[in-house]
Amino acid sequence: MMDAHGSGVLSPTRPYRHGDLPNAMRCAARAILDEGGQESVGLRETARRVGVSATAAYRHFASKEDLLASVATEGFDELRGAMEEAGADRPPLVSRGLAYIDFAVRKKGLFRLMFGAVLIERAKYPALDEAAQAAFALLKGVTGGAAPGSPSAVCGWALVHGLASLIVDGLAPAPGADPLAEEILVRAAGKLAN
Amino acid sequence: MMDAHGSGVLSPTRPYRHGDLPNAMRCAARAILDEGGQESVGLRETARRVGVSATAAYRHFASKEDLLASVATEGFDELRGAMEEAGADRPPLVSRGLAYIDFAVRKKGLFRLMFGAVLIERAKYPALDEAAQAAFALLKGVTGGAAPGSPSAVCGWALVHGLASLIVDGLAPAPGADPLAEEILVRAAGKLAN
DNA sequence: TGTACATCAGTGAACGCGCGTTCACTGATGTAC
DNA sequence: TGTACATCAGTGAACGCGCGTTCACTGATGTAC
Repeated sequence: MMDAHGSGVLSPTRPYRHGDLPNAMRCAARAILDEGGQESVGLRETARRVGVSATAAYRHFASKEDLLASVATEGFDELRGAMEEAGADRPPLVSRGLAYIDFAVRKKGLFRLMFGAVLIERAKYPALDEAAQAAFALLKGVTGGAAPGSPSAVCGWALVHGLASLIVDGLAPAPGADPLAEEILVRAAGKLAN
Repeated sequence: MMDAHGSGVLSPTRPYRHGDLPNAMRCAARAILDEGGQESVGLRETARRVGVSATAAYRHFASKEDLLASVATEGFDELRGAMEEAGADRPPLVSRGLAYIDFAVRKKGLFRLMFGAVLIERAKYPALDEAAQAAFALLKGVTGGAAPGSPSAVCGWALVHGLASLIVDGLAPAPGADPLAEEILVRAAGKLAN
């Protein structure tokens, strides 16, 4: 099985109180997502991985959907972080766009959850919506300094998101293996800037 | 309930042989998808809608996944058709792009299935893959007459697909209600053309 | 410092459910002679 | 034209499964006095 330490998994010496079950649950749920089991991520399976009874999860999450929303929120925070850390030596459409795409490729399952059909009603989870908007804000307006919501502001975001989606779905080659995405962004940055 | 005629639903006078159960199944599955029940589309529920035993489906589809692949194939055929019918009075990025987006908005559930995580292994379904490639071919190369697979060929496709995805996810306003998508495409067509 | 008690994070058993799929079958349809 | 028969599209019952959630509970932790 797994090592008992380091990931919140049950151990013979594990104290009665887990310590940070919410985080351990999110962590395990993401592991399931990354294994491709988009559909098999659920409360029971997640709790099982953590080594805890399914019921224990309800001390920290109101429902399965609540857990997933929590995971997605974490994802948007990380997506924003990745874009913030992107270097400033290139046009932001390129640097942030590549960070966005890299995030999607490295965390396909999480990316799918964040934009998938499961969490359509974002309004039910204010923290999720806030995290998402904060991440999006870094990509909107990346094309020129246009007002948010304007055509040129949304254009860069749509291009990057489209590239990420196609790559995640295996319809376009991933950067690293193939420079296609990067070339597209570089060219677009040049043409859309003016 | 529903009218017994016109949609393959069970009727008192329905003959023993359904006539076109495969089509009726696809049709019912799409109805479920459009009601937002991305996750609730399955063999049993679909058969129930058609008014047929769950087992009957296995005369025509090898599995649930096979049914979904069949539905998605139909979807790609229709997506291609919609783009083919788009007028030639505007740049193809605009006309075909709007047709693509319009399809996605009108058939959200189907669009999600076509690009979702359920049917990742497209290679298992040659007909599905073929239909998808045929549809994509109409969007690739829409930006300039570049070689398929080249950066500028994929760029337009990515932009359109990204817009469609954001709109379906409620992150950008749908055309009709808001001219944003159209404006983006018109501007991009101008800038990316040269 | 010790004790009573409220709080809180766990537990296992159970609920009802719907799923995908297989089985042995039935009865209508089409075809060969 | 009639009949025997193979084929084919349905049927209901059953399989085992895992799910989300609720229940009554247990036992550790922290706090007030």
